[in-house]
Amino acid sequence: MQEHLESKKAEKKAIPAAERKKIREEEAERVKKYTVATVDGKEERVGNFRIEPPALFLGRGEHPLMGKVKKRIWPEDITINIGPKDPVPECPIPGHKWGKVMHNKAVTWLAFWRDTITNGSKYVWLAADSKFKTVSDAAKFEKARKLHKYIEKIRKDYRRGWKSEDELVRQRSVALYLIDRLALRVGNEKGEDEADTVGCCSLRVEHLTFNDPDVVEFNFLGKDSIRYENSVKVERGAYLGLKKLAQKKKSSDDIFSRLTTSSLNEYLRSLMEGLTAKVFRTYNASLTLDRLLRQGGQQQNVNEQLVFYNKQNKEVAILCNHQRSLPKKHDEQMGKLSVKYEETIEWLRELERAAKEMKASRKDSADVTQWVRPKPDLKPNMTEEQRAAERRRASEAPLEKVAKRMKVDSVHLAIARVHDR
DNA sequence: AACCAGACTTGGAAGAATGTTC
DNA sequence: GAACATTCTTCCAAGTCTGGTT
Repeated sequence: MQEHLESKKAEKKAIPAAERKKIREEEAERVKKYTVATVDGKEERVGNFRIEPPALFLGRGEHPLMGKVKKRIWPEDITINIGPKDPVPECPIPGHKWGKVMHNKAVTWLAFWRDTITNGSKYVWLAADSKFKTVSDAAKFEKARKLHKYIEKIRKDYRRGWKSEDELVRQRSVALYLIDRLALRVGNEKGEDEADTVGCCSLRVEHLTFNDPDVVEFNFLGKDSIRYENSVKVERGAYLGLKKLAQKKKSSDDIFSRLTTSSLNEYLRSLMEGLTAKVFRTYNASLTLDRLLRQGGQQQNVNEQLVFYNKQNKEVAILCNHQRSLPKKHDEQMGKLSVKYEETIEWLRELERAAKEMKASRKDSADVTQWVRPKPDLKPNMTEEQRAAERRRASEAPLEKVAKRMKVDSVHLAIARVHDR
């Protein structure tokens, strides 16, 4: 199977760029009628207009269903959602027809099917630049801005709650502190058929370690089985409250045993209209980025500004525990870079030595030796494989010594060029 | 109040496209 | 102009959250 895929890949790679572009354009033309939808009289781009193909299910982390067959979805499995007077889109597979056509204007999806692995719902939606998506995205940030007006009151409230006699209030107040302070996700219950990951409300005793003074160590698998590992000095009241909640419980017990995500959100709604746990993530990420960007120097050039922005944005990623695994070839690439770096430094030393020598002897040229990579010897009659082999040979061959006489001007030019890099 | 279905957002991986370098 | 690096796009699993049902 792998061989087959490899050869397909190679076949594709062999197509010249111009032809590949043409193929791409033809394909875009062919699918055009599926990529645009008319919504309230306006044309909108459709997001995922292709049905997910059959495949082996590949969950993330230790997923109980990993490797199960995700079956092919046929038109009969699909429900189409269109305006009551609109013509039903033609089914693209001959001999088949849509499972159902409905007219639900209370939802934003265009088509629906059931996932054969999870039995969950899968939808075809409009693209991110559609009205539906952009309006709701804007509303999300507006809600976060609104939270800014309530946050002091909410913080005061949960600090008071840490000392409450009512255990539910205590649990809720400590949990909310963690969501606010550490930007944790709310952490809904998960089923047997899913990877064992947690968020705030589903934290277990085993995920925490208490260190003095007032330091809590967090170590758990969050969304996408990405590890959250953080040692934080927390406020005294929260520390004591949390420690108390963990006491007399087994390591596999829930810390917030009486708290549910629904009750937490219900409570939040009583504090501010539309407030839910995830708003705190948006709020704190946005506020943090805003604060960090304000610390920037004003007179930087565009390049420096970009570096600065990326640096501050990375801080926000750390807050939200966003992590990307290193690309597969990262080590290799770093190795190459450091080899290149060493070679450049060596060349610089040689040039500087020559410059010094010329200055001392007052001559206008000097002998220099440079170590260069041999060029591949490519002949016009070579096959693609032979060329590749020759290139590989050249890149792996030892460096060649080249001795030459350089004029003083070219030595200085070469030095400047190295510094430019 | 526990449970579940449904709808929608979030976010990382992989692949495709594009840019850069030798 | 190939090879390599970087950026953009697509894909889809995995979350959040609401509202209905038992």
